[in-house]
Amino acid sequence: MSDPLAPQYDPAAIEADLYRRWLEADLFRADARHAGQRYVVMMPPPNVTAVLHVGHGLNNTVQDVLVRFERMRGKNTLWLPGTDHAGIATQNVVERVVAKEGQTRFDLGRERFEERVWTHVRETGGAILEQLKAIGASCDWSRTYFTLDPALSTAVREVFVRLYEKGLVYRGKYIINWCPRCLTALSNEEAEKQEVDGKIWHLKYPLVDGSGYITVATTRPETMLGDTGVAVHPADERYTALVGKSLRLPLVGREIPIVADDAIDPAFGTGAVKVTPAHDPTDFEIGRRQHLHSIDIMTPEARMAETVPDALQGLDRFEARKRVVEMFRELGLLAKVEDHRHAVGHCYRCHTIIEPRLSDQWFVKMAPLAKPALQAYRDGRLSFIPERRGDEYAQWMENIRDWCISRQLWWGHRIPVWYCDACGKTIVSRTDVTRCDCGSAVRQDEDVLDTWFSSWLVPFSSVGWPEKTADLKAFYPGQLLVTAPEILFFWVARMVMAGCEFMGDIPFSTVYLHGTVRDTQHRKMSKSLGNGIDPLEVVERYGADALRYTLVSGMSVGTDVILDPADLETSFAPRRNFANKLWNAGRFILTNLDGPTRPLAGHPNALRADEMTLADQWIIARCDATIRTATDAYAKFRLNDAASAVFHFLWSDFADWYIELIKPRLYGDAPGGDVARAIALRTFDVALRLLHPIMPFVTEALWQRIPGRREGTWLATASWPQPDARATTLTTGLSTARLSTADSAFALVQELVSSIRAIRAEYDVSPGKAVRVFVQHPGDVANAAFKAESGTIRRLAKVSDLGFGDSTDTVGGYAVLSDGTGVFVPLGDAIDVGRECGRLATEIARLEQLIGSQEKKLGNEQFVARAPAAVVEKEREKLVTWREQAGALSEKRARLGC
RNA sequence: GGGCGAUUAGCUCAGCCGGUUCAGAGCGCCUGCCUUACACGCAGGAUGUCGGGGGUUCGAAUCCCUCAUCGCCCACCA
Repeated sequence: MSDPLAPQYDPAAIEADLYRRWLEADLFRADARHAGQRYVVMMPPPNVTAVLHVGHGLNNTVQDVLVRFERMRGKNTLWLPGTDHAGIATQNVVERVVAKEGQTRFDLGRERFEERVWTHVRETGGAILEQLKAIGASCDWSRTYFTLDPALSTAVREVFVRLYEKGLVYRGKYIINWCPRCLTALSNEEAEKQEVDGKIWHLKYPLVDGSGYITVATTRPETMLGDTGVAVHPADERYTALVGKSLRLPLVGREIPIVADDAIDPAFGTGAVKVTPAHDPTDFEIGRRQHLHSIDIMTPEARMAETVPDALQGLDRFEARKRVVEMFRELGLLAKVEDHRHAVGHCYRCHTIIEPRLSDQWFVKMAPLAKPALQAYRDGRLSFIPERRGDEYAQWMENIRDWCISRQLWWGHRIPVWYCDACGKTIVSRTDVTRCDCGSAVRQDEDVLDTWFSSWLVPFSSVGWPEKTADLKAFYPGQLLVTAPEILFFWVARMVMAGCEFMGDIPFSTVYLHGTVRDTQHRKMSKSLGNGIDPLEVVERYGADALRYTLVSGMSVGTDVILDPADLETSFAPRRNFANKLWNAGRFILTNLDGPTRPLAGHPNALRADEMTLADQWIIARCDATIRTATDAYAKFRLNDAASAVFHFLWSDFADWYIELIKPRLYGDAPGGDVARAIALRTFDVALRLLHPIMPFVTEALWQRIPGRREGTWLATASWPQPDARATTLTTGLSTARLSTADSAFALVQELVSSIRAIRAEYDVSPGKAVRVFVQHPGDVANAAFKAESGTIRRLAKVSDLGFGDSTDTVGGYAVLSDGTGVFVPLGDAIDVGRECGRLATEIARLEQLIGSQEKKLGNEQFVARAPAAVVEKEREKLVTWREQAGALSEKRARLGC
């Protein structure tokens, strides 16, 4: 605590310093020799050039909460951080920097450009990891990795070579997804499908023999320049006579055949399809089967190549589209144009429309790898939260397609393949190759590997594989992966496959997929929309604890978190206030420990159950219940439930009630002060522990001031409170039954105090004025509780006399507690009799309505016969209580003379 | 085109293996309080035909069907 008396918690003054002290104490470093149960979490490595945004904030908060929870539970915990070299993303960033200098990467050349990227990464990279410290991330920074580290490069090559030797990596000419802006191939997963409003054009191709036309339908008319055939379904009677004939391709003049192929759906469009093998995956397959040749009509930038008529050469693909349509119209060959909504692939990095392109690329054969990864899920060894995500995973695995892993970039792991132009040999090697067996110089493949080709290995490559290191042995496999659903296929599924293939075991057993942070219009937060929330700004203004609590409480399992970027105050102030509340509760407790206190169990002078007040027993019962609820919630990933359980316990039970209850005992030498101090301190200690995973800073700051704590101990590594009452040091002698009785008995005291306060408020009794109260017809439990806590009741409700039985007064406020006990507050002149009559009448009417429906329910033979006996009995009791209450209220009305 | 979620107070959300801890929390709103931990607070209060319709059941926010709106995932129908 910077200033123990500061009435306002100042996170900025505490957090950074506290984090530094955690690091100095080396609390987050995992020990490979630790014998205990391990808990390993792989952080999804952020892009090395990334800046922390609220999505990272959410993801890492969830991980940190769970890691801190398990660390306190005594597990050998490793949260492993790292950064991803992020091929396309990083290259794009640096290209933009270079562009400001008026240059392109081609101007610089491969080597110099690569050096520029390295410089950029060295200078600005990894900043995000520093930013994670601001939100309290308890990673083992000593093991931080980068996906281009030499050790990880070794793993990448090892994997590439092994897969190649197994025949699972191959090179081939296929249609791939090409981004004309990034100038590289993309995997299927990197081509994001988006619905687009487009058109479908019907084009007429004349038969060579002049006997008519065939009309084809297309969404990309410009590709007709590369057509080498037209296909129809073999059973389509409209066209059977034409199969084998030839067409004259308009604009181009090329003669192309009409072929029959099963892939054609006769019901769609005109039933005749133009075939462009070089620019469409389906057409590529048809072309192969029908022996049609391929004509590449576009440059890598998606401009019309030299293979098209002069008039169109050099045009951008969309310009060419317009021109082609115009030309068809002019020739009278445009049959019709229809609106057509369809899914089009976009580059996941720059959102440019993908162009399917025929090229030589490297692929991984996925089906054999998917098999064991799918089996792990089917066996229940791998589970997903929320569960339904597992079905998506299985579906993807079942329909998995080969993975295009080569990228035409300069930033990344260079493909470890060398070609000998002299003898034509291809050499795949773990180490660099300069010379072929034949003696000639070799050249390395120009391409680099997909970023995810290094990411999918990190669960083992980051801990030393392929070396047999102590870390690898100690920390593989891990337990948990926490990530956003977007990268389920990019990364999560592939890690499982890699784990099965190279380690013989899945890399984690649980995958927790959390939601996305969105604005109030449910749009994803993004830089381009300007609707983002800067987590660091939130940390600065409200504290990391407030940020973390808000993110955690706004999120139930698998759902999105909605926050308003335009109103940080509404989103974050409430939790900042909670931290402050906690701070002040701590201030109060810690500054009132001066008097005598009592040792806990295990000491001759230990606290005994018979010394505790009803209130003491009640807070112990509440504390115990909160330990159970919170522990269960954390363990089941219901972090919002854990948060609200501790929130309610601390604010309502502990601060609003218990602290108020014990004040008289704390001040001066009032009897029982030693008991109250011991229980208050213990309860507060437990609450700090329960809250620490979510609000690590304020809880640690307070915990460090708790007296009697061993020097050099930290809440971050303190033990988790035990949920079993008998196991706690304090409650020895208090049976669960007794705690449970105390809980419900004290609840009646609370009810009584609240009802008196409500009557006072209703009749504007001034806060300073004491009132008399009569408790009427209390049940046994209430009677004992009210007598035991009469001092409390008098003080908290400002009561001068607490009487039991009837009052001679007739005029006053009246209430009935849930157990049927009546409460009468004589108010004499202060009361408006008409108002009280009305209030009672309303209350009676409400009760009578309940009684009516209850009588009907119990009068229903079906209900009495079919519902469980216990339920019926419970309903009968309710009816009795309501009738008593209604009777008491009516009597009251009579006495008031209503 | 297939599959899956969501729809509860003005806002953001709990509750959903059926029965008063079933209509809740925080914020906002109204009233009264600067009560010696906290005005980033305390006490009291108002607010909902639980998206529409139908069904199952003695009983439905909770289970089934259907419609509407929003969202997500998958898909080579040119």
